[in-house]
Amino acid sequence: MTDRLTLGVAARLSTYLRVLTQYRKQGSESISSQEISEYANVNPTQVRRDLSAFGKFGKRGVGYDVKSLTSQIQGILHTGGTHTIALVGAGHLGSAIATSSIFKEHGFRIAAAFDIDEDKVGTAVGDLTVEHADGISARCRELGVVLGVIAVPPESAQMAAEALVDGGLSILFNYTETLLDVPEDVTVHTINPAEEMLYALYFYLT
Amino acid sequence: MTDRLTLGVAARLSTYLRVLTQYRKQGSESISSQEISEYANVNPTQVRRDLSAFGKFGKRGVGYDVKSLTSQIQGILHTGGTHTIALVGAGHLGSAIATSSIFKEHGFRIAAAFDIDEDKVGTAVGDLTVEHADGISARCRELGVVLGVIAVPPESAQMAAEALVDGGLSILFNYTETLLDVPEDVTVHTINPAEEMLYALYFYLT
DNA sequence: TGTTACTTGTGAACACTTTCGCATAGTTGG
DNA sequence: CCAACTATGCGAAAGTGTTCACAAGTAACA
Repeated sequence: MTDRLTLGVAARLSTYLRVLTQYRKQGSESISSQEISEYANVNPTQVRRDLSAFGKFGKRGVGYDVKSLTSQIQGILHTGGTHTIALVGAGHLGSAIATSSIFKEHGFRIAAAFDIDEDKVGTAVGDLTVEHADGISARCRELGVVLGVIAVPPESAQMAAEALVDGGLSILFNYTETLLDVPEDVTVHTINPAEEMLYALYFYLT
Repeated sequence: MTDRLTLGVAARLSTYLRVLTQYRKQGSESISSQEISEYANVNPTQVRRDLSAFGKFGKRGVGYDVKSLTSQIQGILHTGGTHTIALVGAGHLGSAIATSSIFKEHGFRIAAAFDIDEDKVGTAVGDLTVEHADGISARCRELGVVLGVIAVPPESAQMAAEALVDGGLSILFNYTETLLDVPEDVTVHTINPAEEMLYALYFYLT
């Protein structure tokens, strides 16, 4: 518990959390490691092992209480509080991100949306008003943003990254295929849907 | 080489492929394991180990030839041909997916886009014309689609999944948070941007 | 040609992850 | 209250993945 989670465990716990959140919406109060494992595409033993490393959350013969297990995992991942996001790019992808309820459910709040296109500035995406990209750095500092999401056309991605870094951020999520050059202390997580398809398909071909 | 790749290796090779594709666009002809590793967020030894398992692609003292390494990895992942995708949902997320160049670059072709909203049917997304969701099953069979992408509101996701499964598909990419119930032989890959944020953030908190 | 700097490829050690098998505990129904 | 069933938690074994350290090959340049 005082030890740091490994990447694998942290990733799987996040998946379990998503499954639990949805499961609760469907009205179920109890869930077995078997059920979690089916939705998470892992082995049931793996689920039990992951959870038992932090305490005995389950009841033998019954399963896990959805509500309390949810809180337990949130505690382990430190997802109690709210994390503030800045979104750069108010196109289709940006809008999709801004209007998704997923973030809200997991403790993320999109605090501001930016675009370089004057026509988009002042319009609404989700419950935000698009601000001009010139203000990125200043507004990020002002709002205490910890995480930046880049959802702009590939050719503007580097510029967006630099503005966010200027604003004091050190965690960027890049939804473009562009390779971003950033200072060493900044981490870039690249989200590329095609990439996952590529290796997922490998397991079905031949 | 006759052995099957493990998930980890396949995932990393896909990442390297993305890095190489972008690197080539920037005009560079040669790349070192060090450079690949920086963009892919892994250890340089890991990169060399991954690649050397399939042959000696590099030149000592120099690095790897971007063009030929690209083909080699494409060969390993069987990404020569074109894979056909059906997209369900023509909202913001669907449009973002349809207009992204990422898929084209990696051998994916979106063959058809569907929506249940009569107002969207007949309109254009990317270079496709939106078709009515009623036709999903029939059109999937007709077009030989292998992979379905679900980008609809959460409450319609299960319906979309069923239509795609009816159309003979067994690989679904689910961009909603909904837990999909599908036959055993169907694999669901859930893509949840918030999930990755969740566990990425863990490593910065505390 | 000799020297220096660079970078791959890999043996070996280490560390981590996954899975099996089963004892243990809770639940249900007669 | 007992028997049958279900599902967790965990020791131990097996299986993978990662990293170190360095020999060997390449290039550039004086």
